Amino acid sequence: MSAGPGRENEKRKERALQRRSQRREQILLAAKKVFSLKGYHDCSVSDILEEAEIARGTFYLYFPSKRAVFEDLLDQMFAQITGAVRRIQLGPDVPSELEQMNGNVLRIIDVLESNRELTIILLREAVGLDADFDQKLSAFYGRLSAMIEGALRLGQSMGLIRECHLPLVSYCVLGSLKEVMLQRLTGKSPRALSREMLAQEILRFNFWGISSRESDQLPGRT
Amino acid sequence: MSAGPGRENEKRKERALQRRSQRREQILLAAKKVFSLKGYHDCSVSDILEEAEIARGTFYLYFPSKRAVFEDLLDQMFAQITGAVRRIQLGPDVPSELEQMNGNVLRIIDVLESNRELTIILLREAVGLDADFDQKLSAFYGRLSAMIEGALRLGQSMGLIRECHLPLVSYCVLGSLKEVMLQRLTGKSPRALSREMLAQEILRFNFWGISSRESDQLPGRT
Amino acid sequence: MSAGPGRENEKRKERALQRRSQRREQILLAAKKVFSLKGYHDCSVSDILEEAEIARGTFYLYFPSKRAVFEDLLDQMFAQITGAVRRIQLGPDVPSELEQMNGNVLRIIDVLESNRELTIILLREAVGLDADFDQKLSAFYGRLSAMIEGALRLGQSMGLIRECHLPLVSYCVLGSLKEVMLQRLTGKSPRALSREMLAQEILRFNFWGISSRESDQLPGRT
Amino acid sequence: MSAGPGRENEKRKERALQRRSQRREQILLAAKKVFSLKGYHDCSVSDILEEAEIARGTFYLYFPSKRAVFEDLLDQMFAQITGAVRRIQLGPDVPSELEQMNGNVLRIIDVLESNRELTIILLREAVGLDADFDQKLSAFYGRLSAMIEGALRLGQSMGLIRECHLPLVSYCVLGSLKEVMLQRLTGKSPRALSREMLAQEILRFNFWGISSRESDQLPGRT
DNA sequence: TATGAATGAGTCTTCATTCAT
DNA sequence: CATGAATGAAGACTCATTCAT
Repeated sequence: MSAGPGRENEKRKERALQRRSQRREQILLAAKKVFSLKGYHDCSVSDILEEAEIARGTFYLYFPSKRAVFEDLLDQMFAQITGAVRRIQLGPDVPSELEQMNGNVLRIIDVLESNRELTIILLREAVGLDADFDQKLSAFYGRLSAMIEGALRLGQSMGLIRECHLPLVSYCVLGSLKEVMLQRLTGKSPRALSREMLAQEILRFNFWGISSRESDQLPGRT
Repeated sequence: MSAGPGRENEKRKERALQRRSQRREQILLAAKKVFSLKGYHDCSVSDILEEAEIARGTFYLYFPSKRAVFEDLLDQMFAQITGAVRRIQLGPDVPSELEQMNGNVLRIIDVLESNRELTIILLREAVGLDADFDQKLSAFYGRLSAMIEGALRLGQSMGLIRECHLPLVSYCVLGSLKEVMLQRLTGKSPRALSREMLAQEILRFNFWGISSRESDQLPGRT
Repeated sequence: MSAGPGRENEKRKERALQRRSQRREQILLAAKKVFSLKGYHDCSVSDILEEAEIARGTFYLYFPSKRAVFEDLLDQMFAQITGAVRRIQLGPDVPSELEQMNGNVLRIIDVLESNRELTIILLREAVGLDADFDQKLSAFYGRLSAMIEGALRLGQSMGLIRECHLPLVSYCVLGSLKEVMLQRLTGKSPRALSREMLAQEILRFNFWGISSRESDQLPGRT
Repeated sequence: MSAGPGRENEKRKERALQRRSQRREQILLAAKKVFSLKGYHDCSVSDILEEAEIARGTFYLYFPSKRAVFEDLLDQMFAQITGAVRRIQLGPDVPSELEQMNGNVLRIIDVLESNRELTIILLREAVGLDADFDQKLSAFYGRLSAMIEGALRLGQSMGLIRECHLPLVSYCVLGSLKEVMLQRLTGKSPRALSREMLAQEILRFNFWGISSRESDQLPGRT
């Protein structure tokens, strides 16, 4: 009547889209909960429906399959973690490289801890589900490890990082982080350490390892 | 006279037992293959039957369930890995601690590499299957990490290992090893590094980290 | 205004419930038929599906198991039979005890005959299925026999029923009724006798036995 | 050597047959036990093997199927019961008809009680197993009822038995006996009554019913 | 858009029977 | 005769997905 039907239509559409997105979120939330509780395989679509308090058909209105929901959750996690990692900046007006790394680790810890359920899903459930998921996971970890590798290479060029097999060491770094966080999130005493201490310990381990001396010699080395 | 048929009977029994054990092995082998290919959940008993070329009933003659086969395979792996780790010996007539650790790492690598399929199962499939499996796995990794922790504590008492949060660092060590091995066994170029080089890189990483300098200071440290 | 959609909703719900109950009935009907034809054990869920012309999943939407259907049918029968039996009334304005008993027998016959299939199931299939069913059956027959016993005791107190071992005689009464009805319902000439004649013959047998004389003496009696 | 090979052969054959028959008996015994414990359907061939302590193949050397064993047991029971029933003798030098009937009932009770397991099988398990069994059972009970009917007819001709619908009443008699014996053999207090008292009560019931008076009139009778 | 009844392919498991030794 | 390993048909039940309302 007033501003024309076009406007009305647009508004309606927008509101519809918003509602749609809310519903999606509601389902994702429910799925996240039940997946992290009982695992992907041990949880049926019915479990999600019950948790989300929606009907069977509604679910398939928003997701093409149970798998798709899981994939979506995984992608959320990928995005958040990727977002937590910042490239190391060089220059006079930025914090030291170590401090920047510390920031990265802290942010990752924050993301993982504030998404405990999703993290557990990522670290436990998502592994070995099927070939497709595995590939997706591999790709993600591959990207992460590539980022680490890039940082290490940069560090090497600056003389901060020692000579080493970068791809391998990248995965060492990645692995130590994953395992520690999994233990922290699933273990009985999840907050024995503050996140700052945790970050520090992780960084220490990755930078200086466990040795108390630098002069140790590996056996069989010329 | 009387020893005749008794002997025969014994022999027959022995041969029967052997055949039984062979069949078991055959089934385990087939299961190992299909599990590592398609994952525990995506592989049905039928897949195992097909691979093993046996009838349905035969399978259940040797294993009470699909689960039991998987459990068996897992236990095999547990045993082999546990067997590969030797306690660090102290004394005048033994190799240096580092060399002993190197031996441990080498042996673990050997076990994992000579059981590629099982290892993949252990590192990928076994996670998040169900509560029971998860507990078993946790227990196993818990044992491993406890062994590492013990070694670290010994090292500390000898002044070889620096002060650190032992439980956390143990999981760092464990995690770096797991991740590297998973990548090596599932990656495209599985043998880019010799096992000796691999062991050396892993040890280096765990002992001295990535840093080129010992004097680095972590930020926020007093 | 507000009562509009609420009413609609209610109506829809009601219709849904009705449909649900119809489906249930459809399945029960089919099961009743196949059970009475081939027996519980020789009839698979597939048989029921075929008879009911529904899909496998639909069946399990209405019943948790094949057993449950059977149990339901049994309970139906229990209820109907129990409902057919009326306590004997005493007083000036009620029919004679014999007429009341006659009424009971007639009603039981009616129930059994109008549920031929269920009766056959009750009298033939339900026995020896498994411990649980057996217990249920025993309990039911126990209740029936207790009712008979009560009636007999009442009769005794009124001088109508002779001295006898009540529990035993109750089972005699029950047994004669069961056997006769089973024969009538499964035999070749099922309606040789009218239900009234049948009831009369049964009552006669139970009241006066087969003897033509009252003075007969049992041997070995003092 | 001495009496010729023919004799030896015969002897050997005979002994073989005897051994064969012993084996059969052993299996039947075991089957009887497990059948009466867990019921026909809930007991597998393996159960019989275990109880009989024979191998799988051996079983099929003596019986073509699990069913056949059951059938055999049933036939045993048929034979024993049939054997317990004697035709009523008329004449000056025989006990009274009642005493003869009493003898029959006593012998039947004896047979049933000394074959408790088989009896339970006959009365509970054998019903509703499958069409074939049912037919066999029906035939058996039909024979029994025919025998009863014959006796009743004889009694009628002698003026001892009242006018009644003989086929129906025969099944009444049969049913009361079956039910009472089933209760006695499966109930908690199996020997509350001596066999003599039991026989007497059964006979009393069948001969004179429950009524204390002969003058009772059935309702609706002209 | 939301619903939930209906579907049926697929899963694990059992067990009576056969047969090579 | 005796054995027991091997068989495979058949069973009950699950659950992701579809579709008429």
